Amino acid sequence: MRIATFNINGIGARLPALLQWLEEARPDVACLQELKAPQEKFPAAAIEAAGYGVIWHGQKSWNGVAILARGTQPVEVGRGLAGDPSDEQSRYIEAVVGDVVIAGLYLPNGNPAPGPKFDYKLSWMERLILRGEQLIATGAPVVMAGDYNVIPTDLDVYKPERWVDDALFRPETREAFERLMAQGWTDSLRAMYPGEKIYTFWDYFRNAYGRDAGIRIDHLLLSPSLAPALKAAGVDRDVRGREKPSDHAPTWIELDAKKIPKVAKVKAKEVP
DNA sequence: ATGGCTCTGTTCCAGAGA
Repeated sequence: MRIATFNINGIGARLPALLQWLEEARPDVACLQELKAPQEKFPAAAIEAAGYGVIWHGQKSWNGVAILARGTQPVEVGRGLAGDPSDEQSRYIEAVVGDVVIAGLYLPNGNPAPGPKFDYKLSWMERLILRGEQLIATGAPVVMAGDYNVIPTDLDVYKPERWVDDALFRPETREAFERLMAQGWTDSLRAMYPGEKIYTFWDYFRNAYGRDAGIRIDHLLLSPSLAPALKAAGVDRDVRGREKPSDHAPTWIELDAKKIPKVAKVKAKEVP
């Protein structure tokens, strides 16, 4: 089972790029971020024609998240994070696909920091940490995937010293991410490639992609019950080098279907 | 330290992204 996350940076401008990548990579599940499209302008018909069931949470101009599932309809669990009824930004959506719970997220950027946007980022992370705890407590196999806007370590950025004051790399941001990880999540790409330089984002400026001046901010976190199923992981870097690309590249994992726990079985065991 | 690039809205620029 192949699960991917891709910050598409505007699904209107990049639908052809998305469809081409879907056809080539054929992920079973794809989490999309930064749709930048209102709910009614999401190109559901084109995505369904490509063979994918889809749920999405749009918003005018900004943000927006979706979950695509090849050959099946994702069963929505919910959208938005609890804890702030005044939050109207579309950044979180959750669904069940097959035996796996998929949480798709677009964590706030938070720049400039300090400031209200950074405060919003940190409070959003606290709400995500609460949801993470709940998800792990269910014992279900969960993938929490998306654009985290978090550079976890020095290894994940081409020039750490230039990012120390950035909201993606500030100590408060990394500390909150570490507390999330401490719940028991596995950082898939880092688990598969310890010590290696892997980037998922290259900005549009100064030929960042050509110079490989990137950062790793798109993550697929696995719950403890799912971590043993991790078989492979990667970044479709070449997508970033195409015409009119997103500034992110698709990032993916491959799970061994035989090692994905069946929640129903777990429950059956609990009942004598 | 700044600016560099790309997109959206209803545009002849401003704001956001990271």
